[in-house]
Amino acid sequence: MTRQVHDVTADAEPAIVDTVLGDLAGYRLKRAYMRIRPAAGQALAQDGLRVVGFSCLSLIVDNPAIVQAQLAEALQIERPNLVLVIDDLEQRGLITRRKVPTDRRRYALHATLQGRRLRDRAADRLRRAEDGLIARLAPEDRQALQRALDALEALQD
Amino acid sequence: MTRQVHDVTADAEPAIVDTVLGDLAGYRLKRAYMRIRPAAGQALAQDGLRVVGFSCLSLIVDNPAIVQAQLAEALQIERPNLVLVIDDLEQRGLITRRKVPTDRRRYALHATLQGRRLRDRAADRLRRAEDGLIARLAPEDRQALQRALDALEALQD
DNA sequence: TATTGTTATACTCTATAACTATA
DNA sequence: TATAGTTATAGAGTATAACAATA
Repeated sequence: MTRQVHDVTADAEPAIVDTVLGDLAGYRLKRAYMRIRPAAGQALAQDGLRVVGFSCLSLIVDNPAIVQAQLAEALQIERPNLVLVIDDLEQRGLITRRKVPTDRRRYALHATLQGRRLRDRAADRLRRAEDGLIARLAPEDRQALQRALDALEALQD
Repeated sequence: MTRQVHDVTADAEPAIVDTVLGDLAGYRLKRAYMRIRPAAGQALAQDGLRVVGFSCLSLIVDNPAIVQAQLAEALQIERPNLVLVIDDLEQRGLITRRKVPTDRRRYALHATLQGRRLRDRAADRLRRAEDGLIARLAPEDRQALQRALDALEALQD
């Protein structure tokens, strides 16, 4: 009566039952992000960047004279946690800090030519790394992903 | 000629320009997850649980006699990092550890009645917390989200 | 020899209080 | 009195090496 011996799944890992987690959007979003994140990290590591450093550099390139408080708010990073990241970018000659004459508490951040070039190169690598995953989705699924992300971004608060 | 004085946006925060990050699926997925995660954490904290503890408890309820190595693999947590989580659940009377007679290296994990009840209560709270955000999406956007998450999950490797 | 659970440890990420210099 | 950048620090979260017990 038992199928144990002849069951082809006898040696396979027993499938895990999940009646709750798989229905939670938060859990599923985290899993999806965790699948993409390592590829992004590896791509950026080739240029000696981590995700947070690249994000800062990219916004500094796009917003000359941005100050750290604005950067922190845009990236949802606490100001103290930004300091070492900015220090590193500056020491590597990718950005400069210039005291703002009209408010000497602030430093205007500017990307150097080298910083702009590195941003572009790293962004290309990132897009290629993502495409390695996203391009494997069916076109309708890619559309659905873009639509869902747009909608989540548009939520107030 | 300048519009500075009469410009209604003169005092508003200058909009941040972003030519790169907003087009990266990884960055957008992270932002979406970071928007949901605090609500989930708050919901679970009402029952004295953190996300990882709830995830473990939920899979133990769904898979009686699961062992820690299986749990770690299912949740993509390193085994050492599971130990204190399991200790806590056991000390609170939510699960029990029973030595497996046929392989005494392993402990079979079982949820207690109290553990099953807490899982159900916490799962309800989590769903309500998520609905506070997800329900604000248009039905088509919710569908797109489910479709995108399904597709990302189905990707091999 | 390999695996399970465990210990110890380290490294990253994130969060908060408090200082300084400026406003 | 308030704000920008900074310092110090603490807490999560995550990762690896190595051990004892068992297979």
